[in-house]
Amino acid sequence: MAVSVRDVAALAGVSLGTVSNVLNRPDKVAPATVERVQSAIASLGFVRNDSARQLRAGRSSTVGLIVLDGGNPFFTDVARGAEDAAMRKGLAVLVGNSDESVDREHTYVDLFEERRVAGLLISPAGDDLTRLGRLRDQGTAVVLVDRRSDDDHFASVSVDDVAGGSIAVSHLAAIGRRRIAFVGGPFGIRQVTDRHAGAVAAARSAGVELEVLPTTSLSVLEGRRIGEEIQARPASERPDAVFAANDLLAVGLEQAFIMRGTIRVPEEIAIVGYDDIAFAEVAVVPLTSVRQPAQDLGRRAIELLLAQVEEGQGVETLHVEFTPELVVRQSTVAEH
Amino acid sequence: MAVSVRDVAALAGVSLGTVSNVLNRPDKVAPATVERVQSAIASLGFVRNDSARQLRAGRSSTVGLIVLDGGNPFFTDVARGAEDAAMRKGLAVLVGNSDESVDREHTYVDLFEERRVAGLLISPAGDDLTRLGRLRDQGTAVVLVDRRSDDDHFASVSVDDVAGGSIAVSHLAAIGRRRIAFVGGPFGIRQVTDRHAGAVAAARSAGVELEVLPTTSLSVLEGRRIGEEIQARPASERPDAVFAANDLLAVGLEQAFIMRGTIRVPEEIAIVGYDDIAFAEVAVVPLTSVRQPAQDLGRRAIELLLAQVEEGQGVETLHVEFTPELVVRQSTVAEH
DNA sequence: CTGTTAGCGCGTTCAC
DNA sequence: GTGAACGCGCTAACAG
Repeated sequence: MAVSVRDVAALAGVSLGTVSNVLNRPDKVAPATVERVQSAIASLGFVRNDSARQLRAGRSSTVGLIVLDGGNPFFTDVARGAEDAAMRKGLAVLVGNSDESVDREHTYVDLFEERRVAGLLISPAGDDLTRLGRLRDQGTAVVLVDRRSDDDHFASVSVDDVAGGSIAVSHLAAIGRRRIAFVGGPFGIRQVTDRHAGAVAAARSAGVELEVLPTTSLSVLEGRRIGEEIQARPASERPDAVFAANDLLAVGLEQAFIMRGTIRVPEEIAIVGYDDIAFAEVAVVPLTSVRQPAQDLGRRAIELLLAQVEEGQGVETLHVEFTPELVVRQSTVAEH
Repeated sequence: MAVSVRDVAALAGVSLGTVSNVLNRPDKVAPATVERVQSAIASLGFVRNDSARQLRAGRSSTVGLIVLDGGNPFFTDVARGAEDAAMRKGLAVLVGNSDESVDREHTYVDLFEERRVAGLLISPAGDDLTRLGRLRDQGTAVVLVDRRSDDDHFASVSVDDVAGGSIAVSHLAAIGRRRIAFVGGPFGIRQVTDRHAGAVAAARSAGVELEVLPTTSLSVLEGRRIGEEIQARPASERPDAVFAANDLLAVGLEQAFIMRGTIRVPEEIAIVGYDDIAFAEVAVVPLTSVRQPAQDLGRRAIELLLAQVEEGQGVETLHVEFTPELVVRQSTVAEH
């Protein structure tokens, strides 16, 4: 059943080492021999045993990726980017979903450690990075995803949420809006505070008003609630634009405005969301949104990982921060 | 750097074999010894090398899962169910995304084969199952996910789409609708034809009319297009209910009906979707939908896999077919 | 360019 | 209960 290099060597009439050379350094073997060995491999259906390779090599050709939420499109895109980049380098990606649970995260870290992964890409669930520090000290490359380490001890890839907030509000100011509302919360979430900070800075430099309408979560329902609230105001006291901390909120706002038919989007109130989820494009009024380059994040994370693996310990810890991009649709600029 | 069982044995003052016993059969070792060995493991930070274990065991404790679309919530749920079930059995799941590409699928199959996975869960991208047949013949357990093999040669888990279609239309008939439209396409997709077949059967047995409104894809935009079409008809010629082949179409229909404000949902037209995506619940009128037990699918797939692994080749190929479930919301039954 | 040999780290015999 | 010896399949190093 199990066919090994030995069987291949026997059938091809060469020695073990030659088969190994054909597999790993074909250029060092006479073409005719390569041919013979390869046809032996084919006729036997030989498949390399990766465990044996790894055992020998001491390191696997697998990298681990632990995400906070497997169902979140942001993370599936990150995973996709990482997978593609890794595959090009001959690496496989093992994806684990911590579901924001520190326990589940630990389970995966243990698993990956037993598997001797070449490196670990992780969006940590908690604030305690000591476990990862130990891992890294033992020689496993670690790259933080969507999060910078406070003490600069880990390489990381992230997206500049402050810039994202700024881009959104600058766009609204550029199309002539003067009374902007930031809708989002809770402010305990870093992304929310960062996006808000960017919004504040852009509003100030553009000389426009910015009020804050806090939410208890980043959901469609909360968006709808705030939408109703805005609508209940006299028209003169309404903002002329809303920047929502994510697309779910934005969709909820839009639903509230349009359903009632009382507020026209974008004529009376323009809306900008964040994340550019699939539904942003097919909303009743297609939603202008800030897009995070999630796939690029995954790709760069793999590159940083490889740099660490290749350069060894001595490499300086690198931080790559992406700038998000604005996707303009009809919720801010009506079609002509 | 690399600490092995040998180091642990040395520190604990016991032999290699004893450490192995502590790790795998602690009950066969004196409690005091177990204690000593375990504290040696802890102080050395010893982590088992899985490659070595696998090499010895001949089989890995990893199972592969290849999905058609990593971004599709259905498959992320399947993956989640499989992961959870596998983790309980001490297995890890390696997830690959074929993206409907036969090439990518092959790459993953090869990868998994080299890793000597204990088994493979797969939603095949093409119709050619011979590659999987060879795998299975070589002793790797294979379970088809969301697809039955035509020749009964593989174990499989799937969801009964015919039953799903039937459930949807039966519900519409039960709430008094008599002129139902099936919206969906292209009919080359098995899920579409199955759901339609179920709808036809249920309509016949309930004695209600069923017309077909074909679409070119299962998208929001197509749903909206059909919605406009329905709306353009004289009120007397409109259906009083629509069963959409998936939720995206249903959302598009709803958008068309409600935006214009001309057709009330569910009073004039009731809508049932399929898949119960996250947006179904937060649609303007929350959407009644047919939910597929995706996580259960993943869980059962792992169980079938384990049955094959444990029982060996001789086990009869099992087919598990789940029946989907109707989630009733306001798009068919207005709130009181 | 080819063949031979010695482990990689672990789990499993056996004898003790 | 314990310990020593062997081999899983492969690769790297060296000798031919």
